[in-house]
Amino acid sequence: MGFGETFKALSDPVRREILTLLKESPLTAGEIGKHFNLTGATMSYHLSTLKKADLIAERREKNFIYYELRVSVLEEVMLWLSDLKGESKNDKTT
Amino acid sequence: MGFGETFKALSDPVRREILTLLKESPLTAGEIGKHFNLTGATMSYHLSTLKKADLIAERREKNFIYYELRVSVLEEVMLWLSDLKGESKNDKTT
DNA sequence: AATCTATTTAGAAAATTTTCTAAATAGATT
DNA sequence: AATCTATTTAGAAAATTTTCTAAATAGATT
Repeated sequence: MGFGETFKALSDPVRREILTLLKESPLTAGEIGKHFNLTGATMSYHLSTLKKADLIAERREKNFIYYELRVSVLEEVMLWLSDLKGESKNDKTT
Repeated sequence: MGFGETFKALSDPVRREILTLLKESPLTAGEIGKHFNLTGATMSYHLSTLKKADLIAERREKNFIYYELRVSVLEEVMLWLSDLKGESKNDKTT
């Protein structure tokens, strides 16, 4: 909660790429890791960062942990950005 | 150019607050600085970070430098986020 | 031209983030 | 129950970011 956490999560290229991968379909931590030249521990760190920011959700199944994209926070961020752009479109004050 | 730079710029609370201030109207570096408990040098660093990310523009006038919000990059970011949310609204593939 | 005023640049210290290796956990398979 | 497989946690090193002080720049005023 809080835009700081969200923007910080989005500010790393690895994490943005993870989100892009998850856009297609949920993947396990291992499958996500294959796309990067990083250790499992590092991947785990990035996944937990994204999870803390509520940008992904996890689902445990068998031996695996599936991660999937969560879009609700993206919407909140878009609202924040939209508000910053402000009065440009629905200008009620003019 | 590049979302990394933009999200990184947006990930700092001081810089988000600067953008919120500039939403109302352009301000000089000094006026912006008054809102924070930071040295001028630090403010300058944040302003240059925002400028590199193209989130603000500067205009020199008399002894002052006015900074103002630039919204075009915000729109690009919103498009990126919107794309990530993806196929939810205009779902042509289903 | 000397000085003042607003702001930036340089360089260093402190704080935070990213990465790694090694070990731990925990469920699945034998 | 022993072992294997997928993933995380702990702790340290390296990289990056944020902040500061001191000095520099550059236009405005005297």
